[in-house]
Amino acid sequence: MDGTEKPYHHGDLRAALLLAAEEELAAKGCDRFSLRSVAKRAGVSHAAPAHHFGDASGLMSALAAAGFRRFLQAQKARQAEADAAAAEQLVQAGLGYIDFALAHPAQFRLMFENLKDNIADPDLQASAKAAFDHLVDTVTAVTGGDPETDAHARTAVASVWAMVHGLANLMIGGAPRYLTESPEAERDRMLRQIISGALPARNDLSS
Amino acid sequence: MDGTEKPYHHGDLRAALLLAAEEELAAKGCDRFSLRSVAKRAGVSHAAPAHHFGDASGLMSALAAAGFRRFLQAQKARQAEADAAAAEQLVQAGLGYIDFALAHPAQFRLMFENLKDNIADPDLQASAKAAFDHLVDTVTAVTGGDPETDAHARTAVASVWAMVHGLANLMIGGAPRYLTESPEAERDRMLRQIISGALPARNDLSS
DNA sequence: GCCCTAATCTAGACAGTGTCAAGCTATGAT
DNA sequence: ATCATAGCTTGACACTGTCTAGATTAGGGC
Repeated sequence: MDGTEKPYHHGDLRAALLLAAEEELAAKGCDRFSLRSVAKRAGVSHAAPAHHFGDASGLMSALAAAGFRRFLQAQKARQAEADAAAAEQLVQAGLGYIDFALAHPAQFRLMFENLKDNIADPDLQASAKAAFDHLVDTVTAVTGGDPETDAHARTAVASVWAMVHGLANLMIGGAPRYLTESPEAERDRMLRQIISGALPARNDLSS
Repeated sequence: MDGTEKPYHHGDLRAALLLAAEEELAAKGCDRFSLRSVAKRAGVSHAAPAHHFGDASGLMSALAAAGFRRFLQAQKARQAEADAAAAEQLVQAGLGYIDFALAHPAQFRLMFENLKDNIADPDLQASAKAAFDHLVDTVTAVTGGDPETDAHARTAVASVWAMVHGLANLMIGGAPRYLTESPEAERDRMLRQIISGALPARNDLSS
């Protein structure tokens, strides 16, 4: 009766579980992630998550969906405090893309790896599409053209996306010491140069 | 006594386990991979793998090491049956890079994700370094310069690697339908254009 | 007010997992 | 021929995700 005893009903367990799951993911990584451990973090029984997320992959989907929203935020945050020129906005979006991957590597991986299986979740589908659409818009603001109909615009989107996604993956994968071991100033300069160079020249199409 | 009874000692269980593990990985993916299931595939008891690979991550390391060797082979295979010009060789190596990722997506992921943890395995370290060195050589054959000392060469390596790695990851991740849903002819043309456009122009450095 | 349906959470059980310890079997050197 | 050693099996343990049944509470209709 001291008032600190926890009630039978949590109140907002769904949000608490998502938070706990995020911690678990960051702490143990994607493979050693444990549903029971998440429940323990949230202070509930091991079967509690099932009621809110169905099964483990349901929780993963929700985590990935939340990830895509913050992912988009990270890009917009960089863009907001930069020059409004379309080319610069594109570079900043790319840097935000990488920011998120470095800050939440496990969640980043989760978002793109299990995307195929969990595409059933409409919330995940929507938040992933929002992030993708933003990328398309940012690219076409520079190149012009509609990716649906224009092959050059389509190539430009694929090119920029692949470059930024590759940089992000390599930097969290630990493969290239060129990128991670350089002093920060040179690293950023290199990233900016690489990203801005990813757009294919218009006349390349004729080849 | 019909001669088909299996002997107590397998003969070359290590190789058989690696083969079984490869099948398991391709069939169930990286997350649902089971050590006991691998042992069952090879027709041995569940504790047999431990004697050859220590624990599960030891088997993973060996699988990743074997993957890097075939990964390098895939690149060289493309290069062997193409024009010898340095730029063309680079494009072909990139296409081989992607070939491997598409043919063995789970193994490809395994190779780059758990690379940091399992870097202790000297065999894995060596085979990964061999693949990386080949990439560096192929790039510098076009750009010239030594990545260790020349910033431009370093940027070129990072740029091409990130682009090809990003393409491979996106194509097996299912994210961009631009790349996977295009007709094969256009897809290849797009890939060639994107990869060959990844090299930064020399004068970009001055900016 | 009160009751009752539905939502929320717990507790227990089950098969399956990785890893460890102990024992059985074959091999090769002496 | 013997014996240490490598190769493999068996059994156990703690842990995992998921299913079931039951306990607890919230909220709406009377």
